[in-house]
Amino acid sequence: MSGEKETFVPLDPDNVRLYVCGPTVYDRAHIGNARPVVVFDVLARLLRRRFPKVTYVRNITDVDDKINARSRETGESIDAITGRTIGWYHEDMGLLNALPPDVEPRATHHIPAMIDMISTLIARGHAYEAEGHVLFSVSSMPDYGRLSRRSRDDMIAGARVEVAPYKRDPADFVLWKPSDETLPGWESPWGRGRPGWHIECSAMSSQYLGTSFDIHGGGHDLIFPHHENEIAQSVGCHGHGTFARFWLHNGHVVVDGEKMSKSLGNFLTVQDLLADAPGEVIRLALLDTHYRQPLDWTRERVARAGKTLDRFYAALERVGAVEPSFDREAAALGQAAWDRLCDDLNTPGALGELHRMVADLNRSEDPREQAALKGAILSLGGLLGLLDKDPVAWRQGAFAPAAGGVDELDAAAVEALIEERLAARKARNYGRADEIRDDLKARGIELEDGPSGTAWRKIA
RNA sequence: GGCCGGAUGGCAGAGUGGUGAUGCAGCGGACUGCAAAUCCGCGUACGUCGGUUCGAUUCCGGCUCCGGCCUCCA
Repeated sequence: MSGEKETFVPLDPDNVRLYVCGPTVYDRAHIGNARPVVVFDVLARLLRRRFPKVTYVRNITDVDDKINARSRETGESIDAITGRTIGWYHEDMGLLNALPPDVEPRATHHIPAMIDMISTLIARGHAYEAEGHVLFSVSSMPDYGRLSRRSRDDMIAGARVEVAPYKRDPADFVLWKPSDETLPGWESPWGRGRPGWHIECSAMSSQYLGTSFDIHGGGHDLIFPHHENEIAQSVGCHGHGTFARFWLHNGHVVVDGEKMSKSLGNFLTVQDLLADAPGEVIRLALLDTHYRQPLDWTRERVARAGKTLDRFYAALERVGAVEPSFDREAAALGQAAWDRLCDDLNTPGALGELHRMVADLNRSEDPREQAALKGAILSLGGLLGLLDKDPVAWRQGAFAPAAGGVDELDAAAVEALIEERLAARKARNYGRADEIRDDLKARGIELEDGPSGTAWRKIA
């Protein structure tokens, strides 16, 4: 709220409470939707390791005019659209290694709570009814604009939408609006209608986390008006000093330096990306920039993340037979990375430490040191949601999307060619040996001769 | 116009009042039949102009440029 980094102290150390704004479900999730999910997933993992219990709530907005519009365009029912989109969302986020939140409330399942809240706001003089609408009276909240650092004059000067005539004040916003028979609606003291966009988060956060909780997250663009309005509603209803105490906002994703838009044709869905790279690569690419910074999504970024994971997994494979240790020594090795994450979720800084540990592991010949480094690396991986796969399977492309244009070779065929090449090398027939290697490479398989034999790697 | 961010080596990207981020790319070396992987070595990077300071990329101010938001938006 101060706009500065502050030391985090939870309200209740035995139950840290986190709320993040989730998706409006009318279409496939795009890379911009994925960033907050991955970022706040890391935050939740970090908090879980630090505190005994964390309650993470991420809502689903399933009543919204964009959904209504989609239904009108396609003729498909709203339930069908939202149900299918939620399924896609869960699938996509799972492939990005994001753990599900503890509670994922749907707006349409909480309409009575919203109506209660709106009634309270009216009773307290923070809201009024006008022409079937219920509006929040911004002038009743002196602190309005504090989060977004905006004065009332700024908001009026900046208004570029025609002000509805029933508003007492141009800055007032809708809590409830009337629905005709073609639109989804619920009975209420103000007639059949549907909630405004902001009230669901106020109602659901207080239901699952209490009127005051620790952290509220979401995209940078939600600061105004969405989060400003959530604060106004919740504080208006529950009193001064309530609602979220710490706010985290992630920066936007742009694609090749340009804002994503359908007209530019650079609108990237998570599905599009998963067709080119494993989910873990997408995840690493998202974590390679600090969450508050804007992130420019490029092919190079994805390629770099892929190389990085290959390197990490190769280091783990080298010590595949070593049992990782998670003792004090391992914790000490991982301390620097832990400190980075605890300092405003500095994932790029933590990844730098991870690179350092991986280099140390590659260099290490001491089994005891290897065990500690392996433990520290896996432990940090668990915090970042990375490195949970089998290194050999990773190398052989078990998690790679089927690469178009590359011959499908089964492992047995590759092994047979490796055997043949080995024989050729023994006979000093290097021409034939190199021919096999080049041929495999052309088919997407790269060979690596090591002290313990020849390994093959699937390349993109 | 208002508000909020940002400007770091070829690229990506942290951070710091005084030595090293880290990665990718590049160059040289070790290893290898040759490669690949790995390891070792190699870069006077902090937009600009002032101020504070023994010392500023880091703090303060001006300027330039870039981006976001200003009731659709993750």
